[in-house]
Amino acid sequence: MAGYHHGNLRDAILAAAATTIARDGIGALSLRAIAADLGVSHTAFRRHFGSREGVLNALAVQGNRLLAAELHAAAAGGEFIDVGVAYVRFALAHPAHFTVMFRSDLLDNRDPELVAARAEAFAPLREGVAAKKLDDPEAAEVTGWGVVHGIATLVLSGNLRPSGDVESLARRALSLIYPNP
Amino acid sequence: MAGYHHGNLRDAILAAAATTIARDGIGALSLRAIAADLGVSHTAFRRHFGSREGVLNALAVQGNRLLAAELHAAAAGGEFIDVGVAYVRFALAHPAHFTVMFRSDLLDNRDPELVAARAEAFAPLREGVAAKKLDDPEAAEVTGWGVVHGIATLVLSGNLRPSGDVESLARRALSLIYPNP
DNA sequence: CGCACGATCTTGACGGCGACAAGTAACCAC
DNA sequence: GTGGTTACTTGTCGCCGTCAAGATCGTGCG
Repeated sequence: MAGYHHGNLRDAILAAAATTIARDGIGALSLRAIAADLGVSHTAFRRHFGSREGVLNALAVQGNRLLAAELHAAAAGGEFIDVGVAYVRFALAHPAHFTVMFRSDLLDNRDPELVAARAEAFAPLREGVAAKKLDDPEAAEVTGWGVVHGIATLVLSGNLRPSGDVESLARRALSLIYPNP
Repeated sequence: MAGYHHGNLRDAILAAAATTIARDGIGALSLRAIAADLGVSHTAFRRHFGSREGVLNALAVQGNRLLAAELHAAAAGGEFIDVGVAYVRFALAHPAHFTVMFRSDLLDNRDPELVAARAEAFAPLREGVAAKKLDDPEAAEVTGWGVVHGIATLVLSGNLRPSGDVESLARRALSLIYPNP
């Protein structure tokens, strides 16, 4: 029973919120229900997050950092397409985090921690495209980001049901844009 | 004043809901607030939509039909890239409808009206790509849809701020995928 | 050793929300 | 002009997030 007096409540809430969102969507997220599950009062989260928005912000920060790590690792291989595939893989592996990250209407977008985490996550994407030295860098960047983001959101929202593996589909899509030498 | 006894309440609710969602996001949509604005009771909408989900479903159906009309018109020109550009233009012109259309977690996806409206909207996209007879049709379709959907959602969510016109950016992006003959 | 203090969590209450059941008012057919 | 159907209202319920105030815990200082 260890009591939540030693720091694990914050993480427990984030983990439970992510599970709920992944299963039932963001609209079904009830902080009161999570508190009941964890055996704490319905206002316990306020000490750690301030408000519901604070919980979502924390989730978005966590997600961006995780994404940053995965994209960075993928970029190390030198193959830019791998970065795009890693983006899609992240979205499918962490659907709740990914969803929250891009729901700006539910976040405090001025939160410096969130701003920093976002910049960190997107560096590998920007750098990867820039290194390609294409004719129209802005279009190339938007196309690359757009297609992986589009595939991820469409699959996550249930609006796209690819016949096979989503990752390999993303790889084929990216190959159309950035043909292998 | 005319009294809402003759059929305009349904449309008035949909229009007010779209306005609210476009301005404050879907989370800020309160049917009670809309009812107060329109001067009707907080349950008046139930006769027409049954539930909150019903309102969103009606909005999604309306949006898909509108999208179908615009994509169909764009496809008539014979240039497939125009269909993609029209998709982005629709999203920016009708942000509330576009947002709701892809929030499957808030909709009754088995609603036959919605299923039909969706099929209608996506026919021009599918047909346009199929007509191109590319090597990997599934990848080509997902790439085209993915990139326009990705650009639209990123811009709408405030996560992408293109330097110039979004439509022309979309056109440049699509040109990378489907080079002009 | 004990006590004060700060961090953590609880209690209780408030207003706003969507859903529901039951009732009323307007229109339309006859 | 009356009966029935359609359109809306009233009142209530439980759940939600937020807030103010208070209880508990554990750590460090005298």
